Amino acid sequence: MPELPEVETMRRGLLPVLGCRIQSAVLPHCTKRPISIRPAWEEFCRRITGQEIVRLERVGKRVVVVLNSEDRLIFEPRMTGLVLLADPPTTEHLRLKLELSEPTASLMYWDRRGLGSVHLLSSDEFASEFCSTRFGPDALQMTPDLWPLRFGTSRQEIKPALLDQKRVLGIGNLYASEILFLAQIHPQRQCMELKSAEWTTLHKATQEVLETAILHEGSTLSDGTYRNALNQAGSYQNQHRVYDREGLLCLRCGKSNIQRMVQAQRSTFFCPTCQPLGKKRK
DNA sequence: CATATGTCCTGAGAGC
DNA sequence: TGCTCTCAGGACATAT
Repeated sequence: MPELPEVETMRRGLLPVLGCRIQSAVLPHCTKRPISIRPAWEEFCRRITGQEIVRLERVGKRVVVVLNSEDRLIFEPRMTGLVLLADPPTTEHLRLKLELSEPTASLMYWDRRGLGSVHLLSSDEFASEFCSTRFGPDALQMTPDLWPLRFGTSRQEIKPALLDQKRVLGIGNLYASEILFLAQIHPQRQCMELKSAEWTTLHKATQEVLETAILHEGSTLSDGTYRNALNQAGSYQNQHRVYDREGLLCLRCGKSNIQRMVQAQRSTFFCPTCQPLGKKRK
């Protein structure tokens, strides 16, 4: 579930390892199939050993560790991945451990479901893999005028469109519902029919929700999976207005109950009063 | 090109 | 109690 706020929280939590050198990489024996690590293990180790961590960046929902060779170590947590400096939630599902020059320090990748990956790319590979034709601008780098340009001609419904990383980077299923609620836009509204003022509202709601979520260090849902780099829970789940609140009274209008529906095989939560669909379509 | 669907994975929880 | 089934949703491959 890590989306932009959770991944940004991971990145900030890793800042203490700036300037550290990677002394060795360890592949803890995993009972199940190992996660995707690129390139092959021998080359991976050779290229990261002795390297200094010079920058910590984020591309959408990925953490990017920049080495002094300009190689990029990219952690993609997908559903249950964590990048940790503290001990992981369980010793099981620890997928990769990097011993650092700082005594007793290590940088770990833990992933219960194992859908995530760790990839080492040269700066050229990084530039072509994360070019602007494959990915949209980061959600926090969006400007009001970009919304109609990147979404405005699409026939898609707005909620699934928000999840499309080619349009904008970093928004996932949880924050899409929260953003649309704050903007008071129905998740099934077609992108094409949204008016200029609504794009402006959506832009502001996006910034507001993501920035506030970062301040609260992201959302740790009831399964408790998401943790920051020190294995601590976030607190934005206490600020959720619609996500996982099906049947509960809307906090804004106090009239309707929050509803859940499925769009593109994903749950969407919304308030039918605060987010009107307008004249019936379909 | 744009959009839709299927796939991977584990563990929690429901239902019998 | 213990089994089976469903579901959660990141990104990508494949289909239309």
